[in-house]
Amino acid sequence: MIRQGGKSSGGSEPADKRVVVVVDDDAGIRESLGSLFRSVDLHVELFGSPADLLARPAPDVPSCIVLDVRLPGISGLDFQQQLAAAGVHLPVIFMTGHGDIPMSVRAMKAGAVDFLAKPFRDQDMLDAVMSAIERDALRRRDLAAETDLKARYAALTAREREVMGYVTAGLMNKQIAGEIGLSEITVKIHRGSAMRKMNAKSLAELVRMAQALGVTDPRSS
Amino acid sequence: MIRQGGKSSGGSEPADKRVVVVVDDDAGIRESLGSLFRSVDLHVELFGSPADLLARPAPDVPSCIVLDVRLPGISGLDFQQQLAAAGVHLPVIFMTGHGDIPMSVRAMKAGAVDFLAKPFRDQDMLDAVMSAIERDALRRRDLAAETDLKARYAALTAREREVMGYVTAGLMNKQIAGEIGLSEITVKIHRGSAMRKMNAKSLAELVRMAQALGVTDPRSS
DNA sequence: CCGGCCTCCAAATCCCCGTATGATTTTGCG
DNA sequence: CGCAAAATCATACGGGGATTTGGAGGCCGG
Repeated sequence: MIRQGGKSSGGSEPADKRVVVVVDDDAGIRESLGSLFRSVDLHVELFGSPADLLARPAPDVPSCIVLDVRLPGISGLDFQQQLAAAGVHLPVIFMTGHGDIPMSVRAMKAGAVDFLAKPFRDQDMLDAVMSAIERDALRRRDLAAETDLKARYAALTAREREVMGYVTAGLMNKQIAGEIGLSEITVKIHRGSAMRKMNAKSLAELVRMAQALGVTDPRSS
Repeated sequence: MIRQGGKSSGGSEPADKRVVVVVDDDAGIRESLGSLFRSVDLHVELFGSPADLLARPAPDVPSCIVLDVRLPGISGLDFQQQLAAAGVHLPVIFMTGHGDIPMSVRAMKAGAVDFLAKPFRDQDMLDAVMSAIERDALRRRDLAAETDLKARYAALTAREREVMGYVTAGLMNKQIAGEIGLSEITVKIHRGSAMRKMNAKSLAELVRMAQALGVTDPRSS
């Protein structure tokens, strides 16, 4: 199965490396797309079939996938869904020689960045790729922050998570104590631990973390 | 210009009224779509041209627009952008008899709910319309809440907004006083006023309001 | 010009928050 | 079984937050 990450590959990669993954069964098209992307300082990975792509780990830098709709063994649209189901959320750009409108609409609904009918202009492809990579870079930034946050939240004990829920819902320590059936001082301790472990320097920060984590008022669930 | 709202039209509308706005220059198509939508309890407004639509206020209930791409005097895609620019954010469904892929992609990128090539199945149109109306209902709920919030925020004095920014950034009253060059007690007063005017029952609530409003730490701007 | 609003500040009071110290019980795991 | 982590609670102290009462100056529109 394809993997996201795999950071320790030993090589020191430039921080601004950007990758375009091309999947097309026509070797000529693969190569000409490869040349096109390399000409604007993009790294390229070429695949002849979806299976080849799945056999390699997904790149760990801002990247996107350029996909022919007609692929060996599977529709590009179905493959798009498989990728999403497998947790690979790289932006997808479709190209097709025999596409129709319903096909393009389905792809766009599924979140494709663009859907180019062959023949397309090189510039259109480049615009789409640049836009897709920009989108992926954004997503990566958000994802990194959220992963950090989730790790810290997971390190909380059950009680601390519970108390954090009440705290960020706006209840006072005394009220929380009443809700859970604890003494106020115990609530204070859990609250303090949660703040420390979450690395929150203020209640405001903790509330924003709870927001990002989707932590809700325990009374409503 | 088209208007959103216009609530006091005198008529008592059922709370679950849903409207489909149809714009097509072919009267036959207009009518058959009208019948289709009415058969599933949707209200319908039929227009032969974009100008006719702009001359009437936008409906104040969950609704969507069904647009032919080829319209008298203007492209449906351009009209879609005009509507957005004019602040009308109703979901749009396109239909076309002579469309191509770039056209459909452009429409979807611009946020269209669907893009149906004629002839389409009635069920496909109904599915698209139902989905669009659902989306609009959601948007209306969010919009109503945010409008409320913005109104309260606008009712704050400049000082209160400033203090609210610092407070929700996590600073203590004493620090805020230092930043602005005020005494701590004055900061407390503005803080209290802000809480009251924003109708926040806790700091946590105020932080979430600031989040929703896009209020940022005054030190970073 | 005056009333209303905004702004600013002080003193005092009450409540809440954070944390340290010290201790006991429960619980999960090796 | 025994240790470590978690959970519980009490007391005490220092400091922050909310609010009231009372007062003073500035600005703007009727």
